[in-house]
Amino acid sequence: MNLENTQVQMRKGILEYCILHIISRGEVYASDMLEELTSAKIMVVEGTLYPLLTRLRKAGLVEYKWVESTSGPPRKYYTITDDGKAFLESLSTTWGELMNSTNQIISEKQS
Amino acid sequence: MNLENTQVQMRKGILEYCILHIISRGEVYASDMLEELTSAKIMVVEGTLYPLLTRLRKAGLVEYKWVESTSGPPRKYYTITDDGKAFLESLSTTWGELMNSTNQIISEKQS
DNA sequence: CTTAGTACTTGGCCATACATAGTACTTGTT
DNA sequence: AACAAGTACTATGTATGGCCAAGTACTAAG
Repeated sequence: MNLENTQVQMRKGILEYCILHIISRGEVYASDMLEELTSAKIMVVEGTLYPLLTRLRKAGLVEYKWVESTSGPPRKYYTITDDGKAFLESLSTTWGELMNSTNQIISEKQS
Repeated sequence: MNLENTQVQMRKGILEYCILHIISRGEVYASDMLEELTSAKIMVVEGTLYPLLTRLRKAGLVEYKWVESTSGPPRKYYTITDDGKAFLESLSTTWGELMNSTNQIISEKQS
């Protein structure tokens, strides 16, 4: 029951929402996403991101195409699908409700 | 990859935060908590709440005392400990940061 | 005594984040 | 050509927490 562990738990599911949102804004590959997440202070490692992307693809929420790179191996550039857009909408609602509910609880004064 | 599942994942850790916060406001027992969570639209079942309370107790973040009831079996009334208060402070920070980070991501426009 | 309601307990399941190690391709240096 | 370094992606195993479902124990009402 240490803090670090709870922090990990707290962002479960939210990562999926963030990634899907980033992809919805245009073609990106994994390192782009890592950069954006890091700049938003959401620390993520490769071992977390890649399996997540695989899950999203298997679920038909995103697609990718190989694009050759001038500095290294080819990259998978991801785009969101129509199903992905619909799912993202639902996630937005879910996240909004969760924020509302939580903030309602924690803003309650001593009874 | 259905919505329900993601909703479950999204609230991991957050429930712990909410419960601890509710207990910090004064003596309560499980049904009080369930009622408050439900009124905030956070649906929780017994099988989730009781193990969570046990974890919090084992971690020394909350204590309880038995109080007899006039309408049924005795109840465990929970109170927060000093350690619990400190932990709650940290969770507040964590939750605030998570909200900021997520909202930063999802408010980003198309690039 | 039986039934219903309340309060709490327990065991097993599942999905996700993570650590870690490994594969494959390209570029630059010797 | 051989090697090291950097980049991009893959695979395996672990731990945690929320949840379902079944079960125990106590009280009050019929």
